Amino acid sequence: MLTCQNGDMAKGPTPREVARAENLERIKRLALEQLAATSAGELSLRAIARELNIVSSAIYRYYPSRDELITDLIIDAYASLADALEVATSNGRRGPRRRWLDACTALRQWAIEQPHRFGLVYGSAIPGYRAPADTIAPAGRVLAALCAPVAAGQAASGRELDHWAVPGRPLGSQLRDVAGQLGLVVSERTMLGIVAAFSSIIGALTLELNGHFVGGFEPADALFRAIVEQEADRLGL
Amino acid sequence: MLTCQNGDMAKGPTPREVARAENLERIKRLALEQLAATSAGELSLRAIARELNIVSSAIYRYYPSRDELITDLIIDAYASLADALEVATSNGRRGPRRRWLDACTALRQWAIEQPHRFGLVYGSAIPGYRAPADTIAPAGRVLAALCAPVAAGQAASGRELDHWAVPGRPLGSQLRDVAGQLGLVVSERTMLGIVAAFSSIIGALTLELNGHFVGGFEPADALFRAIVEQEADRLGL
DNA sequence: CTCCAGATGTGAGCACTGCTCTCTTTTCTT
DNA sequence: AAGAAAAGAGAGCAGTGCTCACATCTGGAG
Repeated sequence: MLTCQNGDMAKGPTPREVARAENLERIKRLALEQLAATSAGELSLRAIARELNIVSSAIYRYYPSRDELITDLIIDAYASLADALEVATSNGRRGPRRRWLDACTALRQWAIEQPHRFGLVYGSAIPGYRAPADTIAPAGRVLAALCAPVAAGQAASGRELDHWAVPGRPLGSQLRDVAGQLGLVVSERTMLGIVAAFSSIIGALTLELNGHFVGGFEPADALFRAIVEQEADRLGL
Repeated sequence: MLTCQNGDMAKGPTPREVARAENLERIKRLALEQLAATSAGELSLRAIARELNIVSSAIYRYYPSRDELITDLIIDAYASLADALEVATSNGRRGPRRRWLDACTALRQWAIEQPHRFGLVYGSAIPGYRAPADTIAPAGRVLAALCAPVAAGQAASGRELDHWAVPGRPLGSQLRDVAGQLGLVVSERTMLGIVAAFSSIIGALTLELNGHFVGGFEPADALFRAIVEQEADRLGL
């Protein structure tokens, strides 16, 4: 009857558990380094095992398949991004518009610093891989963090986004659902504005990081800034 | 001194040249089928050779490497998309706004019908692959096709997009350069609006096709429509 | 027509991958 | 101390991209 699954008298993790956790962390770190180095989805479990001075088959004691590793990396990436955004928007002394700009800037900075992670999350970077359900919760945190300044701005001003048409039949309830899932109290029109702004920013970063701006924009700082400012206007910030 | 490289008295392509062209086409077709089937970048030259009843090494007579094949697929995809957009916007009897909506609808339809191709072009879909310079010309055709209705609308109304700030130092010249490369005569502010709208749409499709809308939006028809309408407004159409 | 160069196809092989076995060693619990 | 569970070792399977030496076919020059 499994006495000590950390049940009674919590005696802390055993050395073995510690070692395992450390190895899991090490594996993920090496995997990220590998993705960053090859700048693409050439993730080799055997190479990780090699760097870990471990025989190749031993890595399957930690991850049953390559996809499981990738899933973990994706979840971590969402969390990392959400953290960055929450930090960026946490400065309560700044106004909603400024916090929105801060959030967008932080998002771009995060993406530029680790494009492989951005690709992991917002690109179809990995062959044959389809994100499982475990990733939708952390994905929500990102959107929620981005919403915070907008919701605050809305609550403060009380104005409505009158240039957005009020959403019709299917869209309205979808927007209400999503807002509900994220725990936000905003109007459907505001929610629509947020999703549109998010799409716009993800699109701009996608194009920039995948090299669609080379030869034209690039550096795309000014372009991104202009887009973000425009989105702020459109969100009534 | 190479008499007949189709120089004088054009005797048409030799049977061998015809066979080669057919094989190239066959290879690309099989490659696309494979990408569509696996829904990801698991493109195997050996598998293609197998389906072609050809020994695996023989495929290197046609493409020196996997990346070369992918590059060809990307170029074809750009061309296919540009064709679709040009057809969609070619109805001169329709007004600029309607043509813009048509173009966006066509873009989404193209992307949904062949998500692997969209991923090829606007995602970082292939491990270790970086698009070479050969792809930037066909990429321009896509943007140009999307621009056409906007430029027409601008020319017709003569109004300026006064809600866009006039672009500053680096951005202004970048915008002018890009407009020049695409052969468009539009103001910097209009060009900025077009690029922003393009980003927005690519972002929305990226999110939709990569499954970021599942559980919330989806079907995303209404959401996409709302975004596109809003972009039309913002473009003064 | 013959003949020969160049294009095309063959088959073996290298180094790599993800993943599955069986077996041994280590570690923790009882 | 003993037994169970976890972790590692090592061989192996089927697959990959790609190279090379060799054989075959084809088209145009003489």
